Amino acid sequence: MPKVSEQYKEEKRNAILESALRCFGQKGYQATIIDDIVADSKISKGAIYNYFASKEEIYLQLLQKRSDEFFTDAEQRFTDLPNAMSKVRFLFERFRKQVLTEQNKQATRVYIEFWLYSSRQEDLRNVMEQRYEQFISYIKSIIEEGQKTGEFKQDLDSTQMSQIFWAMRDGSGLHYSFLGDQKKYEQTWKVLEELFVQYISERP
Amino acid sequence: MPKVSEQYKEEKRNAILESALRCFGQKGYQATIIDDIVADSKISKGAIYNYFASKEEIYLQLLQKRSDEFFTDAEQRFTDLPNAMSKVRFLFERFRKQVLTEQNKQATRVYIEFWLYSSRQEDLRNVMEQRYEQFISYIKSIIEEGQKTGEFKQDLDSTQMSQIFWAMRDGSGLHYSFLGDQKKYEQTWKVLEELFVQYISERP
Amino acid sequence: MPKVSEQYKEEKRNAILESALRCFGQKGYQATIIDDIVADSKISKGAIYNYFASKEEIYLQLLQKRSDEFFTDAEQRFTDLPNAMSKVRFLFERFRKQVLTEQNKQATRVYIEFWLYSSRQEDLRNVMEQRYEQFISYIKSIIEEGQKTGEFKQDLDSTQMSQIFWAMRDGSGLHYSFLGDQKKYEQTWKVLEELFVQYISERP
Amino acid sequence: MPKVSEQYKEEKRNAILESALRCFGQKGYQATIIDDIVADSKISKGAIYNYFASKEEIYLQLLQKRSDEFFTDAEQRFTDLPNAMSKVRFLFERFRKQVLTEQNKQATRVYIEFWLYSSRQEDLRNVMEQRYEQFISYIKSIIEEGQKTGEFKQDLDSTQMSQIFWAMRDGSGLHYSFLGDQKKYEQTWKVLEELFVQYISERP
DNA sequence: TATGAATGAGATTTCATTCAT
DNA sequence: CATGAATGAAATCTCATTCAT
Repeated sequence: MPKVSEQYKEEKRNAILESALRCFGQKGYQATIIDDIVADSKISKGAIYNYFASKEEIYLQLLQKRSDEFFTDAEQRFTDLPNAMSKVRFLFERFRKQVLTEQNKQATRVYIEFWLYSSRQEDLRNVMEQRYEQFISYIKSIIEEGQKTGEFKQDLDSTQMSQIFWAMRDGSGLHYSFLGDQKKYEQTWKVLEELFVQYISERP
Repeated sequence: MPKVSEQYKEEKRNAILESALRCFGQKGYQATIIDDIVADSKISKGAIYNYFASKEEIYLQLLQKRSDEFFTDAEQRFTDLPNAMSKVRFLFERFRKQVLTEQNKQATRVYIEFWLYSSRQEDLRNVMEQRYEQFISYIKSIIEEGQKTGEFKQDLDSTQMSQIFWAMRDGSGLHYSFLGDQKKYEQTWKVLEELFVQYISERP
Repeated sequence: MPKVSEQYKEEKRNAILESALRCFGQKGYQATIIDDIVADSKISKGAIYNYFASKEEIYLQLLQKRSDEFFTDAEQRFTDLPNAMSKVRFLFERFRKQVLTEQNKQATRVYIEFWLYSSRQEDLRNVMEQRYEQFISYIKSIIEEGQKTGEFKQDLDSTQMSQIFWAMRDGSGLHYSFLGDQKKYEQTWKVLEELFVQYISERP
Repeated sequence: MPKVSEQYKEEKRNAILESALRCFGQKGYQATIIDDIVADSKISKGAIYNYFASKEEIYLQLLQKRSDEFFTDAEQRFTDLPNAMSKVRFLFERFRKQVLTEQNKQATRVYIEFWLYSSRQEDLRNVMEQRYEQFISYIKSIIEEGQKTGEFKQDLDSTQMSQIFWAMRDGSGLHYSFLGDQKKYEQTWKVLEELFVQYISERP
């Protein structure tokens, strides 16, 4: 029987993950040492290992948590959007309006780094493939919804359009996590939106 | 063995760089240890350090060499293309036709990893900024050429379109270096091409 | 084992320094490898680096500690000596009575090696200059005391006499750390004492 | 039958030794790498190993050469000195007048470093003991000459006085190779001379 | 003989993980 | 549960020496 509450444990886990995100974002996964997380979180090394089995597990859970959050959040926001197009537009707006804080840039880097990392670890390919699949089907279903309602062209490959969306998002995320120019970032997303929407829209 | 020709040394350097590319591609920059390069190249550790001052320098020179090659190659191929649109189409074709060999996927990963790496190393930001600038102005000038000839819309921001091109390229590069499905890769590039060309083209 | 007392840590530090002194004395600073200290102290490599940032820092702190000890010790012993001459005699006696144990010979070598080492390291010159200054002024003040009381000649340059004392000490230290003949060592110090005392004494 | 003259080889050997002295003086024996000597002497690494079997051998021969030079030189200069006292005075003058050039300071450091080095290498103790013996007997014989002629006190231990001379010389050499103040150096030697001469002289 | 590229054992330092307290 | 000192395998880089040319 545990001496501390579940909630206490959850908070500690989260504190560790938040510190880890900062550290991984700042220095990269490999370059981050456990002592960085100790210093940032003020939680002792031993305690960290009580909550996570290894540095890699922290990394994995961090990614899991973030994509869970994305979907939870996205789900909520979509409830009262009337049609597919407004959902697409909402998505672009969402990324466009993201502020290029150090934190956000770091989170992007962590996320992209994880692509590379998992490309190379046989045992992580699965994890990553599933996550990718989730992201893909998310937009895919919006596209298909739009096709059903006649908002979007009938002959689009919905999977492909979804892939393209995420490729654009990751490509510009990568560049702007480096460049960090907020204004240009927003303009770029404006153009991406036009580009994308123009392409999928059924012409009158 | 001393007093070897410049050519001999050049070959050795290249052999090391090629091994390094393989290793960095397979395991990532940080995870690659010098002994991996030793094993792959069959060149002794000491010899490697005769040619490069550090592991980081190998990394830098590798990137330098690859982007040099890109521009040299691109320059040559463009000589007999008649107009801006054919150049743009050619560029898309070029990336579309790239074969997703292990080598190419690795090269892409190394390249993207370098973005992350240089984001974090103050002294590399410059190197990377310049390289990015080079890539940007390369397409920017094609866009502007097309605007002069009336092939492309007049109100495009050429820099932005160039950024978008490279964002798409890096985003899809990242994903397909992981997914590795050649057929889908080509289809994606076909759609990207339509998307992009449609957007920049002057309507009749 | 954590949350150990300050005393525990202090003891560990001292154990490392003592081992280092033995090793540096036996093989010299440069020739001593960390594994020598590990073997001698039975403290793991990692633990040593928990206490000292580098091999050089061990060296520095070792020297610091030894000269601190000299002054602390010297201060105490002088408290009840009635005049300058007895202090000078006491100093000579102190060095004369030093036993040429392996440990003492090694300590002398380490000390002299440090002169050479710091001569060559711009950033250590300061450290060494200060230490030298401390040793010089220590005897200088005794000489001046004797001049005030009329025990010693008035026209001595007290700094110079102090320099000469330490030159004699280091020169004979160097030689006897090599020769190691206790009896001759004592006789030499007897003569040095006569030489020195005769020179500084005010003739009646 | 060799293809080059003995003289050529001798010159090469000397060039290497001179470079080695500079390098060992500047950086110390251990810290000097063969490439330093290559750079300084502009003689190739292979060639150096044609003339000397190892870095240590260069060190040894360097010391041998320097002490040979000392004795050869000393012998010559003494030929027309009339008595023991003038020889003693000449010796002090010789050291006093030495200019504290970088080269001389370096040579002193190399020499002292060699004391330490040989203290620790069983196989070098012999070499060093013999060299020491040579230096000792050199002054010892002058003292004894002076005792015979009645210039010096009869009850001096000539060996000991010689030891003291060299201890003073090495001690002040060590310090001034670090301090490098020419004027003070000369004053110190003036006092050392008085100290020493006063002590050994027969009182009228 | 001269050259200098190649070798690889070995040195310093790091850091994920463990575990005694 | 928390702590943080201890561990030691492993990584980077060095450099005396060799030897093919």
